[in-house]
Amino acid sequence: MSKISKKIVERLIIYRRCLIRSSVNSNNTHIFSHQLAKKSGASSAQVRRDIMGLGYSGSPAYGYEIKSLVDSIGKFIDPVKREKIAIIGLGNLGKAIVDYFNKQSLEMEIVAAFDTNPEKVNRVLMGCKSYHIKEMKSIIKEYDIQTAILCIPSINAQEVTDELIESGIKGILNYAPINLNVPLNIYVENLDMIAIFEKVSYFARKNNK
Amino acid sequence: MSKISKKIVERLIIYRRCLIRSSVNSNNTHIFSHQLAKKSGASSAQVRRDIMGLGYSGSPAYGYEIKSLVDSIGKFIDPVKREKIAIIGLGNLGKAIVDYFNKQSLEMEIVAAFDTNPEKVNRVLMGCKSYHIKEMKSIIKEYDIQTAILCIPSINAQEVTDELIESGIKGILNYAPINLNVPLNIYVENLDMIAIFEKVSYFARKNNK
DNA sequence: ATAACGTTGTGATAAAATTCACGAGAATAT
DNA sequence: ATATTCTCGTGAATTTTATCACAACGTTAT
Repeated sequence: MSKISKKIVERLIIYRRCLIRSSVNSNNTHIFSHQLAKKSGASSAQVRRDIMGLGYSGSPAYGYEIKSLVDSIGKFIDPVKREKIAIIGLGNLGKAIVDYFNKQSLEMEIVAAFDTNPEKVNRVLMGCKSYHIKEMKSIIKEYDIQTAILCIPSINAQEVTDELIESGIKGILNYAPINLNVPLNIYVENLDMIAIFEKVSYFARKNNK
Repeated sequence: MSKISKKIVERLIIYRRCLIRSSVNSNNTHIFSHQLAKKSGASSAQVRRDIMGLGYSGSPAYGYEIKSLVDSIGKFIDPVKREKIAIIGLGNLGKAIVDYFNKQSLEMEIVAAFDTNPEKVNRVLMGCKSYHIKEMKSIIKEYDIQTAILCIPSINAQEVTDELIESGIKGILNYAPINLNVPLNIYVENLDMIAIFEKVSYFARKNNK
């Protein structure tokens, strides 16, 4: 299979969101690259290139058939079975993320949460049970969880990451503002909300000069 | 001034975080590019190039002086005065973001929150007062707020964005999973947590084949 | 002194991402 | 029928981003 870069994967995921929304909101069955471009914020050439990478083909007359394109993207992106996710850290942000994810998402679910605070364990929030972090390794193995959301203070992040990897986790979405050291076969995505906001602030000032 | 791209700005922000942490945790006054690279996840050549773009110079003998480099980055990135931020939407995620931002950040503060739910207005959370959204325009103008965090359902996002722009907002951090249509002089950064997680999930599976 | 070392700053190069631009082909209008 | 008007798919060109690699230079060891 030809190489699909990180950037392309990011956009395919966005395209799918747009396509699904579009098919719900209108009764169009087809969409042109320039329309999808507008909805997704990409350029039309980019849309065509990205979709080309999937091996999917549209028709010059009608554009892309929404339903089958969604399926093609899904076949490429989605796991074979429902994604079970662990979250570590049940502070305000952690709880909000559990709520946010489990409220809307269909193909994935946060099934286990871990924290050190005794008051936060052995509860259930939006279908997600919470455990003490000392049970983390066994629960992750038991449920065969592949991905985790890390939502704890930076100071503990590397230590917990090492344990996650020992538990068999392959991908981490890291909200802690610190670079994690992991082996090459583990995928880490850093989501530093403060850093992202600082960027917004910078370009907000920069743009209107 | 030479052009500093979005990617470079992103990394400079991360470098600064690493530098500050590093100067707190150790009593080193200097750092080499390869050390900062390790801490930040960039390559050492990239670190040197990015810092070169600032016009800052290190010494081949001692590397970069941490304090003055932090200042240089700040002079480049930071607003002249403290950044006042508005947030729209006080759901679980919105509240968690207010808490998260205002707890740790020094150079910026979410000072006003807006919601349509009458139960959520006229309260104070972490120094941030909440108002009904119909007061948004006047409050944003009154406080001279330049940037906003958008944390509301997709369905309302474009409409509220238009109002934000009318109010004088120049930058938006958008948590709603939808592409916003804005004029060229407005900067929007989309932060679609579900999309980002889907990417993690994809590469977690992909990497360990 | 001076040789050996390790780093910075930066031209040059390579790689990756994006855009251009056009042939091919289907639908529609005349 | 034929011309016109769209689009898609994609090779080629361009732009952006990242890496390489090395001269210059201060430090340290001898």
